[in-house]
Order: sequence, then C-alpha cells, then structure tokens
Amino acid sequence: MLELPNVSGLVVACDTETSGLHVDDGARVSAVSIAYRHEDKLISAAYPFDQGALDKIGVANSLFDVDDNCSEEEYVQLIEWLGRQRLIFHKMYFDLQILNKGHRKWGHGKDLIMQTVWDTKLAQWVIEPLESTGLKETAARLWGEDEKAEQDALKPYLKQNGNRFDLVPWDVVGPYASKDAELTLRLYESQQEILRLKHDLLPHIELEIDCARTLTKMSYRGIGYDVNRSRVEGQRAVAMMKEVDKQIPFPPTPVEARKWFYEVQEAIPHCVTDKTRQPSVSECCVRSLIQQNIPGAKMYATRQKIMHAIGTYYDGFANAAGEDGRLRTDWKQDGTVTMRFSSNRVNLQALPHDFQTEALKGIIPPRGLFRAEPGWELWEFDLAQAEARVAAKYAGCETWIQMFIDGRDLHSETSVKLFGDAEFQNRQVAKRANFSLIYGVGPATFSRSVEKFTGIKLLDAEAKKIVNEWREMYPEFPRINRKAEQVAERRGFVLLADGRQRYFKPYEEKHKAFNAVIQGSIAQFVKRWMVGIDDDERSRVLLQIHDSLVVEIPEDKVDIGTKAIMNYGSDMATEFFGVPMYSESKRWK
DNA sequence: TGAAGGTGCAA
DNA sequence: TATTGCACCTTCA
Repeated sequence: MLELPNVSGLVVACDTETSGLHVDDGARVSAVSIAYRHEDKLISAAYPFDQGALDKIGVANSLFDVDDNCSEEEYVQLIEWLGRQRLIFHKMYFDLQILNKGHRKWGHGKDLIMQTVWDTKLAQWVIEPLESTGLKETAARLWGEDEKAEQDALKPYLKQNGNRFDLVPWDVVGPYASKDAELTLRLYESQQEILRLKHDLLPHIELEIDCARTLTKMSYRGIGYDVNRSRVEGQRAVAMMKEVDKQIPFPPTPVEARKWFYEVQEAIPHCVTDKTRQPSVSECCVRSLIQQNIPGAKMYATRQKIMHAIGTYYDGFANAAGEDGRLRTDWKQDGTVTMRFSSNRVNLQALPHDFQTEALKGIIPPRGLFRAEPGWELWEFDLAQAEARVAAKYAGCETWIQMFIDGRDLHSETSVKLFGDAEFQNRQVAKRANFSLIYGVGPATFSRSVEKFTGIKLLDAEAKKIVNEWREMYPEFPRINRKAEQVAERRGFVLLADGRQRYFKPYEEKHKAFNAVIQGSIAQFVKRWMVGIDDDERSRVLLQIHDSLVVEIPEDKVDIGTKAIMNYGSDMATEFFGVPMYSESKRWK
C-alpha cells in the first residue's frame, strides 16, 4: 500500500497525467502526483496507474520491461485519501474531470469538487492577466526554473508516441512526474503571499474558482444530444447537397466559384478577401451576385450552408458525443481578454438559430437535436438588451435610461427620431444603429452591419447621415468612447462593474476600451448568475452563452424554477448595474 | 502534412 | 477604427 500520512485536511497539490485531453476522446488517469507539507517537510510523490501501457503494446522488450504500475487497491487508497484533504490544482477543471472518470480499466471515478479549495492557474490569471498562466512558464518567470533537462529526456519518447505522456515508460517520466505537483504547491504558497498585499484580488479569484466548480459540473453532465438522429439528418443533408451540386454550373470549390463568378460571368465583386484581396465568395458577396442574376450564385450559397451544417453540426457533433450520447464542450475559462468563457472541441456557444438552416428544408435544425433528461425540460434564460442597458448606464445617457425605466421600445423610438416612423425596415436599421454605434463605429462598418443583418443596402451618404444624426441624438456615447480610450491609454486597464481590471497589452488598440467595459462587465455578471442558480436537484446549468444560460429543470418544478431564475437574474443584474435589467426565458425544444 | 486563409456560426 | 470567440474546409508550400 502507498505511504500516506493518516491525517485529514492537509493542503495537497495534485496533478494528473493522462492519456489524452478530453474524457470523451478517451482520456483517463495514467498517473497521479501529489505534494504537501507535513511536519515541516515538503513531501512529493508520483504514482503510475496506467503508464507505459504494456498491455497496449503487447510485448515486453526485455527482462526489465515490467509493469511498474501501482495496483487497483492503491488507486482506491489514494483517491479516498485525496477525498479527505484540501486540494489544489493547476487547472482543477481538467484534473477533476479526469478523476471523476477514473481509471481506464478499474473506473473508481470520484467527484472531488468540494474538496478543491484553490486553482493556481486561475489565481495566476487574475494576479498577472497579461502573462502566461502555464505552470512551467510561470515557474520559470518567478523562480528561474529550467525545464530543459526534462524536455530533453522526454522529447524522443513523446515524439515516438505522438505526444502521449501515458505511453512513455515510467522509469523515464517518473523522476519528473512529481515536479508539477511540487510547483503547484509552491505557486499556491507564493500566491498567498502576494494576496496578503493585494487582498482586493481575492474576491475575483474566488469567483473564478466558483465558476470552475460549476463548469466542471457542467462537463460532468454534458448535454443530451440525439446522436443517431443527427447522423440520419446529416445523411439527408448530404443527399440534398448532391442534388444542389447538380444545379451548379462549375465544380463547387471556392477557386472554381471565383473563376466562374468573376472571370466567366464577369460579375462585379461586392467585397474582397482579407489577406489576399481577391474577390470574395462569402455569403454577403454571393447575395450581391444573386441580385446581379449571376447563374449558379443561389445554388452555391445554398451548398455552402448545407456543407457547413453537415461538417460542424450533423457529423461534427455526432462524432464528438460521448458514449452516453451527451455532448461535452471543453470550457476555457481563463485567457480571454473579454473575461468571457469560450467553448472548445464542439463550440456550443455558436449553435445556429433555426433561420440559418432554412435552406435545409425538412431537415431537423441542430438546435432540435438536443434532448432533456427524461422528466426534465431544457430552458434558456437571457438578459434582455443587456449591452444597450449597461452601455446607457455607463455612458450616462438619461434618454435611454428613462426609456428603460418606462419600459418603452428603444429601437422604435430611435427609428422615429431618425426616419419619422417605426416601420419594419426603418426599425431594423435603427436597431443596428443602436447596437453598433454605442461603440463608436463608423459609417462603413455600420453600413456593412445593416446589410449583413437586414439585407438593406445603404448608400454611403445615407449611412453617413444616419451615423451623424444618431451621434447628435445620443452624444453621451461618442463621449464615453473617447473617455474610456483615454483611461485605457493612461492607466493600461479599464475597470469592470465588479472592480475587475481589464488590462490592455501595450500594442493593443485602445479605441475598443468602452466595448471592453460593457462586454467584460456583463461577462462578470453572468458568472455570478450562473454560479447562483446551479443546483443538482432543482436547476442544472448545462451551457453558458455569454449573456444567457441553458438550464435543465425538473418538469414538476418548471413554473417555480423558471420564475426563480428570472427574478434572481433580474434583481441581481439591476442591483449590479444600477439600471433596470430583466431576464427572459424560453423553452428549448 | 501542417499552416494559412477563407468562410460561417454565436454573443 | 465595433469587439470577441471557435470549427471546418480548401489551398498551397
């Protein structure tokens, strides 16, 4: 059995080595290392449990190629012992998921969320937001630790094994394996020292750690997805695409499309590509080709939509789903400049609205393939007009604030002021103006935004006129944009609603400072909302989509549950931002 | 075969 | 001077 002190409540830094990067791609524990202080000594140890994987390779090469992995009993002993300590990880989100899945052969998954008290990666991100938060990079920066010996020793093995740490023999990695747990413990201790002086950072770290707990639970859960149906609908989409291709008078690739549209048909390019400045065949450009009655344009646009849906959703999601038929995104919590989370592996923060897949007639749209747990329902909660309300507050725009207090319609009123009425199209343009001009955009970008979202083409003079009139109507926004830019320039950061600092890199453009305040403040709020409503019995948060939350609620508690979540969000947001905020809900089905 | 570019999705 | 984020496909070195 392993030699572990028979005590509880020790601060233990823990690190896992694994066979991959995501549980649904088969990642499991291959080794566990720990570091702690006991009786004034720093003790560290590393235990292999599935290292070298002799049974995978199948053949022992020499008398010394023995299986030096620890036993199943020792695995259980270690996990139970960890369950009695106070744990620290450098990215708890990852290790907790791995430990919750357990060993490749033995299982013994254990949820250690409540035992986890600190995350050195999250803390490091809050303390030094512009530096790398990698463990080795941070150690090198703080203490001049050099990892060269380790790199040199492991490189040939990793190269041979496709970067699989778990396939490197234990006699090679073993000596280095406990290093990360040791570094994590030392980093924790140094962070505690720093926070004694910068104690105002602690609440921000605690919020991030709370979020990590919820994000970890969200990843344990995943979200129900109808994998079989996804494949069936995907096949129907493929058949549909083949039919479409028959009607396209050129091989349906971007290069051939470009040739056909702009050389053979001599169409007028609507816009050019970013880097190479070629005539573009993107959706907005093809829309202009359709208006020019260029043959093949309509069908090419349809093809692009269908192909994107197949690759990203119907096939992509089906391939990424876990064995339990649930989709698990890989949440990235730190590192975004916006303070937002991001969704990786499968991007569940960019699910198409049904109107995007209207070209796929008779095929179930991607959102229709998500499934609630039997006895539960899926609901989405969002903050209505969050950016406009928060921006009005920080710009000090009384006109807007009063509208929100009175419950009047912002876009209609802007439309009336700009165009004399709130007819559908005018209101749409006014809405785009309100969305984009609060951040100080110019006529060109405004015009593009209007065209993208409404299909309405404005003449340059018209766009310029609207922008100028809008700025005169709501002068608080141009002013606050200039002010925010100056603050960012002078201090190197702007403050968000909760006091979190959003730093700018030296070379970073500062004109986006006001945008950063609004986006960042909303992100910080939604973190609190998410953490506050997450509960395994009454309302499980499954997704966070920047200003909205997708939540699973028991059928018999839907009425109280949805009301409670909305009231909680509305009240907390109104208090948080000091302007009337409210949340809306709609069922996902 | 990997990087870069283009495209499309979300907020 | 809108901003930010991610995945898939094609092209090209």
